[in-house]
Amino acid sequence: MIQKLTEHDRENLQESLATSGQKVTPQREIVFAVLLAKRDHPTVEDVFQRARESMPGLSLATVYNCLETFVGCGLVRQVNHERESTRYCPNLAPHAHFRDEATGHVHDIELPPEIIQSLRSILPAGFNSETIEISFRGRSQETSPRSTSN
Amino acid sequence: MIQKLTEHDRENLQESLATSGQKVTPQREIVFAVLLAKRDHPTVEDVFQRARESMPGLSLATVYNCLETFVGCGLVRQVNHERESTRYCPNLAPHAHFRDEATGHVHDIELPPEIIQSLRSILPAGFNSETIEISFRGRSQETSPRSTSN
DNA sequence: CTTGCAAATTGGAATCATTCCAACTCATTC
DNA sequence: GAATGAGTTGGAATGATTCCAATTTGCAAG
Repeated sequence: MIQKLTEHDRENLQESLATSGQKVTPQREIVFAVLLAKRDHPTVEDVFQRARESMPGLSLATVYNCLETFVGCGLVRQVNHERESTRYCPNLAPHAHFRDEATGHVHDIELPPEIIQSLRSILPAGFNSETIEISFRGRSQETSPRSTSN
Repeated sequence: MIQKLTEHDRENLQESLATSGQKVTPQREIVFAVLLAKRDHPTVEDVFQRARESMPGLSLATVYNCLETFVGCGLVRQVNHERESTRYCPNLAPHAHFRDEATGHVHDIELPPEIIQSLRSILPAGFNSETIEISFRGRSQETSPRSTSN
């Protein structure tokens, strides 16, 4: 069962939504709380399942709507890994993803600013990128079971 | 209409397939030729359309099969850009992609080895990555119309 | 040559994620 | 308390991809 949002998170939600002229709703609160509760890059379906535990009437369409809204107002980022359903994570710090092919788990990898700098610098003149997405795939020896981090 | 494969490309195809115990077929030749002919990161559907011009009976399923085979034997790489159908390109040199949000075009961006090095170096111990995928998205001032490069 | 076999191809059905849409709810405003 | 509009809902529609069973093909062996 999902925790209620903390004061702080709720404010964050409220403000981010407000800047694009939107309101906090119970559904949005829950979906957001789900994202914050377990940062394992859930699929839409995952979010749907988890959110339903707290709000059985919630519809899949609404989950899609909420997530789209969140992405729109910068609360959440979309992550795509080939062949699979779109994943979302609320980690807004610049980071790469590592997809463990053995387990299917996705880990966040911190991205030092220098790297981002140097990546930007390889773009030819005239190319302005707002977004950089980096994903690794391979295997990790998950000795300690800190499966997905953030 | 698609050119026949050059001697060299055909050999390349034949050898790559051979290493995974597979054969050259007319369909595979055409699909491969299509990829080489216009390196604009075509979707499966694109490839299908283009290949059909030379081989009207070709089926979509076969195009999927061929592409999967090619990816499997390292002839071709898969590129994914959020929300869209999987794209393929035959550029095997390490490179990033730049997706122009205005035009939808995808450009290859060369990746200097140092960058790849430094990227690998940010992976925590125990993470071994076979593949790194980097994509930028943004806008480019395509003054000269060199739309998609490779 | 024929026969037989395995690999490849084919078309259509099935699946899965996502989007669309029209009806409904609910809070707010006049 | 009627009108408005944003948000939600369920189900239908779409689109990419996969699956599958039925051929076809290319060879290899007789």
